[in-house]
Amino acid sequence: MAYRKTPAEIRRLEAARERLVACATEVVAEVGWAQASVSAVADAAGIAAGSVYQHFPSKAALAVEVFRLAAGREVEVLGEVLHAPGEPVERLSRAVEVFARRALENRGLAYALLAAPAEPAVGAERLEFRRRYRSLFAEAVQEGMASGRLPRQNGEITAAALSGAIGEVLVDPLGAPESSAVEELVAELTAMTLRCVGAPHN
Amino acid sequence: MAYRKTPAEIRRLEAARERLVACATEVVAEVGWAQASVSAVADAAGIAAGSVYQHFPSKAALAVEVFRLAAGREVEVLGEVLHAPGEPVERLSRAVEVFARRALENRGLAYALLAAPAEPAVGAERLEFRRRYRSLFAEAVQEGMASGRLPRQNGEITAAALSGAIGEVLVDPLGAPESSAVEELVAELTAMTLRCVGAPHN
DNA sequence: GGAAGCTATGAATGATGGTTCACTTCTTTC
DNA sequence: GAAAGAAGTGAACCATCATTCATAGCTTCC
Repeated sequence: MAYRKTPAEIRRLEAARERLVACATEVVAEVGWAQASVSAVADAAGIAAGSVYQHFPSKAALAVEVFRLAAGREVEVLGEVLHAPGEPVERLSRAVEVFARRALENRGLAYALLAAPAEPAVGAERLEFRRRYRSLFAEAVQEGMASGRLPRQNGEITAAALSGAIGEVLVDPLGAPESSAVEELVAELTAMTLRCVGAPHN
Repeated sequence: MAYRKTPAEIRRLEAARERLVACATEVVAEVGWAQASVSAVADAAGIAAGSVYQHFPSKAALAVEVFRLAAGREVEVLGEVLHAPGEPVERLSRAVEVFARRALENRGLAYALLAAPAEPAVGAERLEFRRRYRSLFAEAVQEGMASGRLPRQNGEITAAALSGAIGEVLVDPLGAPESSAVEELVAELTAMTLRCVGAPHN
């Protein structure tokens, strides 16, 4: 025996991997999936193209990790807001607001997560995360119906509509980076959300 | 002078071109943009790969034409329904119903038009057509507001939300081809639409 | 110091798929 | 029927990247 990974070495490797993922995320946010070639990402991380394969078996695997991490953060935030105490309708409204603000804060990434053309593996992941968004929304809508504050409806469909609606509304401003109107956008989006779920017009 | 295209020949060429577009549309509807290679499309049309370039300068140009024709039909239908006489809200509801039924009727194509990953040129075209859907919806929402039947709102945003919502709701059933529940889906979708624009709960 | 075993490199490799082009086939005109 | 010119062919070409691999450089441990 003449070599064993020392803890420090292991940490170094993990850090390198994390750094790679972080840089890849930035590249994707800036230029989109299509332009984020292995060498572009490697360059951004300051390593050789071949070294990417020390950490990931394929480009697709790296892309999926990038997506999972970034999208996972959003799901988590959304979940926290939606599971906070309070009225379901109020929580929904807050969730949409938070989601929108975060997306507008980091437009490039939001676009990559929501809509940008991507390789099939990422596309599949996107479907999965949409399902999660939808479940979270659906839960809140169910609660609202259960407590009689929302009219009878198919919660799953409303939830799907809601996530589609939010995505579409955000994606367009996402393209054109002028947004002094963030506040108005957020206000309209939450208002639309409330109408969409059938909350009583204040 | 020893050769001039005879009218019949011109017609033959146009027909060949149309046939190519039609076959390409079918291929795209069946296997998606990514799998619709030039040779696959040429095979489907019964011509050689090289012959595609007699009619189009590039694959992208053909893809754009396929998209434009198919999406154009939908915009036209939507426009007709939305511009028909009657209450704006009623027209909106009818439009969503017609749109949904047509999409569910031809799922593959609808998915290709709405959501399937595509090359950048097609993506740009998709944005353009979304804008058109949105304008059509926005018009109806404006009218509804003008006649006092819909609450004050930003019609453009509502319209964007509406098209995003409809797309999202349709795309999932579009993936899984089991739909005995078309009727329920359509009913829920129109109900959601009415809530979304703020139509008075019947 | 040096052997063993790992990580890092980046040029070479390979697969994919759009595009070209020398050639064949068909149409027109005389 | 033959010349002129267009359309049609499909194998070869080429560009783009993801991936590999022989090599170099480090770390560990005795």
